[in-house]
Amino acid sequence: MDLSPLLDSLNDAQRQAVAAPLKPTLVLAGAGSGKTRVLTHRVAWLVQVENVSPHSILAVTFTNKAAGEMRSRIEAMLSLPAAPLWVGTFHGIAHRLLRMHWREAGLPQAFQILDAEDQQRSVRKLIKSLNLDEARWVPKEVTWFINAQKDEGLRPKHLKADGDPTREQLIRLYAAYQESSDRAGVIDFAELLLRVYELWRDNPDLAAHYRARFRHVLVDEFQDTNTVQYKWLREVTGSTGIPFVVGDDDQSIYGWRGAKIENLHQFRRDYPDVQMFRLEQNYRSTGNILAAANGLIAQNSGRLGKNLWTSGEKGEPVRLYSAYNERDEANFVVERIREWTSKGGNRRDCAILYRSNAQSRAFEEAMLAARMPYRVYGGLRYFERAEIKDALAYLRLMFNRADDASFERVVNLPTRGIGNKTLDTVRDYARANACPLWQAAGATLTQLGVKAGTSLHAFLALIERLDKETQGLALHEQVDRVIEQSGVIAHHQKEKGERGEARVENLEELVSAARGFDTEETGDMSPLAAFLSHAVLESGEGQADQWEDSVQMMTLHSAKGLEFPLVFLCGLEEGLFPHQRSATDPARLEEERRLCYVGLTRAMQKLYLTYAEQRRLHGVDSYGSPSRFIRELPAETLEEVRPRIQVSRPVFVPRKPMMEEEPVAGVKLGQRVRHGKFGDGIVLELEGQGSHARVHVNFERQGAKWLMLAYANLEPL
DNA sequence: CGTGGGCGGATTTTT
DNA sequence: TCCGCCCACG
Repeated sequence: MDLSPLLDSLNDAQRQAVAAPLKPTLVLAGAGSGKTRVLTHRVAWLVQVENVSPHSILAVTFTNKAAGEMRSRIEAMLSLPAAPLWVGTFHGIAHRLLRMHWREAGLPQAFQILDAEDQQRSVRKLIKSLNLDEARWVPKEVTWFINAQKDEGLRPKHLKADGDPTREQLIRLYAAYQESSDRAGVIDFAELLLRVYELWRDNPDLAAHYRARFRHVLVDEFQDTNTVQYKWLREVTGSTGIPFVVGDDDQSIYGWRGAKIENLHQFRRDYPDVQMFRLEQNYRSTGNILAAANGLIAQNSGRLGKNLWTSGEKGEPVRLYSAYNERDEANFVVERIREWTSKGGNRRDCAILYRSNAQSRAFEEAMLAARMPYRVYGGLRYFERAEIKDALAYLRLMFNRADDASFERVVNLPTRGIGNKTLDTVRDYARANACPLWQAAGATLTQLGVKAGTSLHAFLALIERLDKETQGLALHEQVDRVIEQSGVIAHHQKEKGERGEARVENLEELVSAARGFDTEETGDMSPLAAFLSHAVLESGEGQADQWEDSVQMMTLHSAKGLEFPLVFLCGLEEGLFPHQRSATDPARLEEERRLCYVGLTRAMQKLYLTYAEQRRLHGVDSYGSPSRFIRELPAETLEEVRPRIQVSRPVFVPRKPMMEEEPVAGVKLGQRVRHGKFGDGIVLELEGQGSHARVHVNFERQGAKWLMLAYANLEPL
């Protein structure tokens, strides 16, 4: 067999990992070192060289995007459909297994998946129904607690309060939440994983079957696995399976949601014969960028150890800009991007990265003002929009009458005269009889007033009728019928303004989505059931203009796995990054440092770091000092950027003694000035120091504006 | 039943 | 500052 296409394009370390003996394998893959290549080539190697049947390969990732990428790359390499091979996210695979083995897993066949919002809603309802104080038992925190236990693989019965009354109550809430979820036949995301783990643990025959089948289990981003995912891996590999895991301890940034970096260490202990490979050659960034990143991450303790290197150029130094405030910071970035595009660069190759979403605002405003197309990642995804969830709730209720969350969501949407009082009666009955709201509604009809009773009856009849009438219809016709007859479309059509229009469009898009939904591979699930699960598990990016050439803006977390020729890492201030809430705990501080490392290693050619001396956050101005991460970068990789024009600052606050200042001729209070875009105006105020001086000008036509003196190019008149 | 104003809370996010 | 939630009022 000619192996050249498989190994030729790989470097030494990659080749060794790909062609490694069939033993438990850990690949430590640095940022930009070709991790995905190694994974996909390994699959091809197993199939083509080791004659492993694709049937016995299970490849797991965290995101749908990664799974899709892996699947298509594998298909391309094997030049055959990867269908027999299981490639998917942890949650996707868990879902598939539970659909097949719902009985053994103790689930109703029609079980539905609860997304994060549904889950929190359900917890809140529970807290209310138990008459607990919502201020003391914050739904968000309670949900957090429940998920954290599930991520650890723990059920209420495993938990001990140890005399802590708060904990005791939380455990009770967990148990109550689980009971109500079970009754409704819904499972949340964490439950998907936990159920599969328990499924295997409690059904040795089933576990044995899958162990025999999936001899090869490949895991991507292994540093992000949580406890239950790791237990899951242990279950499925047993003593015979061969795990091949790829990860980077330096890029572990999800500890706060249960990811266990220790799983990397644990893996080496649990699989005695483990072979380890390091991918350290980086194909992404310039030498300087790597040197900066290496220098930073070296400050962390307990690393498995890794040093990225490149055979490429050293490149430009990393540039550091100290902004006066967040607007100055944004303008600086806009200017640099202008420069980039004026030299022929694409906007889509520029990324603005920040620690928290709130920071996007200043950048958006600056982009808007500069008429520069941009795209912010991390907005609401398509299937998470309220109107879409409403429509889906109808469908879910039709599919599963016991789905209380969906019942609550749509029973009075659009309003049909079923108020809180009516619902309370129904809820009380449901609680007393431990039955679904649907059933309770039917049973309480007679106890209700004529008006409420009629309305509620009409609602029940509507669902029944929709269910009956849409049987046998194509999926998209079902969806169409439902949004039509339920009145949701009409409801939003009545809504005034663009918002209503957008919602109607979204709903129409749902019909198209249903039309385009591939019902081929749904197995024995009904197309509707498959579509509903799909909607929850893959909530969809849903950004129409993603192909427009636009500047990319996102948090550092969502930037993981991406790369850009030009990167701005912004808001490098103490308290913001590292974040205040991580500052006191050394472990969390190290995670922040890894986050910074992830940010630095996104950059291919040019990297700018910025911070603001003054920042308005949540309506209050605060003065931060430069992030410690800046100090931790090797000085020789850094260069401070100075604005083109040096301006005077009040002598009594000499903040930057190194800088040479010269007053800008002619710009003083009351001075008439001319601006290229805004026309003529009068200087009202001057403020700020050094390069950050700003000037407040009252323009005759455009009104008063604050400008950065350094960029304004004002002409004295 | 629907809306407007007051209140509190505001890392990070995938599934 | 801004958003989402709750409650009170019309």
